[in-house]
Amino acid sequence: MPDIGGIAGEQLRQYVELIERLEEEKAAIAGDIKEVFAEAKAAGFDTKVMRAAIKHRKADPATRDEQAALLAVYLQALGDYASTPLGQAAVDRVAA
Amino acid sequence: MPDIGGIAGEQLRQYVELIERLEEEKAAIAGDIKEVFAEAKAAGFDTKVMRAAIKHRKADPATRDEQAALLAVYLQALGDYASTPLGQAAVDRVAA
Amino acid sequence: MPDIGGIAGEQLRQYVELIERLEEEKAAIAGDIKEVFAEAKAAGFDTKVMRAAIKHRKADPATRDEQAALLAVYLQALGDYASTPLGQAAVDRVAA
Amino acid sequence: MPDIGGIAGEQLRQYVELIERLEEEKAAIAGDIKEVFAEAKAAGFDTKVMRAAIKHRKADPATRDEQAALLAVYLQALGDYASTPLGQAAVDRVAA
DNA sequence: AACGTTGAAATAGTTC
DNA sequence: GAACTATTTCAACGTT
Repeated sequence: MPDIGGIAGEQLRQYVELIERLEEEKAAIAGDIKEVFAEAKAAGFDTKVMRAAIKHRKADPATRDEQAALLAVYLQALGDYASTPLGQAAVDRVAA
Repeated sequence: MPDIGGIAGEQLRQYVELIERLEEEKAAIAGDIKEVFAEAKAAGFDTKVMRAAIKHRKADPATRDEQAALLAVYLQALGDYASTPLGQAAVDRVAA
Repeated sequence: MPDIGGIAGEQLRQYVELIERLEEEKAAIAGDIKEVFAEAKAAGFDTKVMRAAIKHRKADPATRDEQAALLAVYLQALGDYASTPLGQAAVDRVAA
Repeated sequence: MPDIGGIAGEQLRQYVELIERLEEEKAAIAGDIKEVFAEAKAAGFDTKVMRAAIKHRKADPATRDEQAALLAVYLQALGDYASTPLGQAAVDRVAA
């Protein structure tokens, strides 16, 4: 950053202020979420259950992807082993 | 656990979906922030220092100074006071 | 922390130095782990597969606990709803 | 994926189990560190400041000062230079 | 070798 | 105030 107080400084200021604005928006939304939980609680719901449910719905696809990735890794590993004589037998055994 | 309790279940569903929508918005903004940091980095700024600057601006000045002074005290107690910014004055002030 | 440089200072020094020693040990073990991965890689294994396997073995019990906790939460939620007339019917329906 | 490839599988198993043992040791030490912090807190120390002090001692002095100086520069560029420790001197030095 | 990506560690905030 | 959750930060790894 040459030119302190000059062009680069101005650019930095713009980046920083933009980020600060975005963080404010983010904080505002976080506040909204908190409010909704508070409302739900006032309506008699157990927020702990709600959080568990939300987490569950969110985690489900993620877990699926993770499992798929893991399977891919394993399959690739099988592919590598398959190129050795011992490995081929093992693959045949698994495939059966 | 679909629709247990009838009306209450529906209400719960609405709360949950509202929260999920808000969380998506929040995640989107977090992504935007990341992008801005990436841009700033590409423009030659040190994002780690940028983060420190943003935190500095956000922090309450009184609390910030207090923590810095206490750090100076601790470092002095550890016999490792060579290069702390606020210096001896801070230690004296806290000790008083 | 009154008594800077005195008794409390000495106590602080001992805590800090103990922690630093423990962190060194931790770092040493982390280094060992890295070495083992390097050896395994040199022996022809795919470290990515290894990491996936380790993660899998580690995550399995954790996932099980999480599922159990989630189930408990749901059961409790059902218990709450069961105390309302509408809820009881729903529980009966699910139980059937 | 048990024992695919015979001998290689056995070797893989040994690597994995060694790593798992090392990770357990690492986790145990992490637990010890946590305990020490808890003790220190009970003794009246500010653990947050303790962590800062430990980090300060660990950091390379040259790097540390450089980052601090750069922070001062950024804050100055942001027109928010009221209370930075290293002061104007650092800014001048970097600017030169 | 820098870059983005990912996983672990630390910190902050919230609830009971 | 103690535990838990969520967010943020830091470090490692493979990748290009």
